Amino acid sequence: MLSKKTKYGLKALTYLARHEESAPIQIQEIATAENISRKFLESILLTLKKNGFLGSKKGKGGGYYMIRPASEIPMTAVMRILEGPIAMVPCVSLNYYETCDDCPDEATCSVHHLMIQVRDSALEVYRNHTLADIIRITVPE
Amino acid sequence: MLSKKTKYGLKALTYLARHEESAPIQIQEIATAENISRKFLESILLTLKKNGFLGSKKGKGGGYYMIRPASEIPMTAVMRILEGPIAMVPCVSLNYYETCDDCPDEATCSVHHLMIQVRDSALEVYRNHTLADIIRITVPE
DNA sequence: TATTTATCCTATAGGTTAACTAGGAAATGC
DNA sequence: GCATTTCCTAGTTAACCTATAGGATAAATA
Repeated sequence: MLSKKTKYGLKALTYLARHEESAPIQIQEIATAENISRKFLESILLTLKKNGFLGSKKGKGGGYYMIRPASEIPMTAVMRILEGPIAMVPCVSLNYYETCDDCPDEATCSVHHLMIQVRDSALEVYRNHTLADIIRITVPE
Repeated sequence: MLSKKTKYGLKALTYLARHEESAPIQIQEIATAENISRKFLESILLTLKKNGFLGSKKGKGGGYYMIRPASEIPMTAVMRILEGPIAMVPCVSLNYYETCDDCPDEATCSVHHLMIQVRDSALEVYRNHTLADIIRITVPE
């Protein structure tokens, strides 16, 4: 299940990307527009900033803004920061690999092999989309 | 992330399917073979039984056994019972659909559309596999 | 019929995480 | 200097996951 954090983060990113040219946008505005708790959104935007997806400005007229075009933000990167590993099991994770303590041998583990395929199928979706793509979907023509 | 319940359930199913012909197999045997807490596995096997994946026999010589060939058990069904919805968001779930309370309109929600694609890609993997397939993977030749 | 074996069932404890909140520090603009 | 807005740390609450306890039920055997 997708965490609220991820969901809110994605919504905030799309909101900001739609206003890419304009002045910084305040947390409160995004929170109101997208029905998100202000304080919670605050922490999410902060981690997005720390991970290089957003810029920010303090004080009056401050807020958050895109730091690079949405078309250059791959969904794989966003998902990994917000949601964590794309794989459903640590032992098939590309970026967060861990061995299973209960499993004697990955090579003969049926779960392992199945989950590799699930991971790859999800990866293909994310790799084929940038933030710009998922905005485009919502604004047909 | 895949729950232990699902992981253990899958391992137990593959174990049982590999001994399809033989007499009922006791919880303890599976627990030992697959490194699973006996009591925990007990509850998992019970739900698998209640959902028509396994049969059981009480008393001496009792245990669990496959009720139909592994080749007739689609992974979609197993995953839904053990792990729950395949979709990452309730609003794109085929079998466990729920509206999002924070989202005014699914049709214009970018998260919604992305998650439909992720769901479909996972579904394709699960639909193309039965329990028999994931056993086959582990026993090369 | 008594005993042993093994599943069935309910309840619950303990730990972890998710979702959200509080309050103030730091920076910016006027 | 004052209002504004992000930055940072910490804490709260509730749900869920993992695992366990203990007895009820049913079957086999002697």
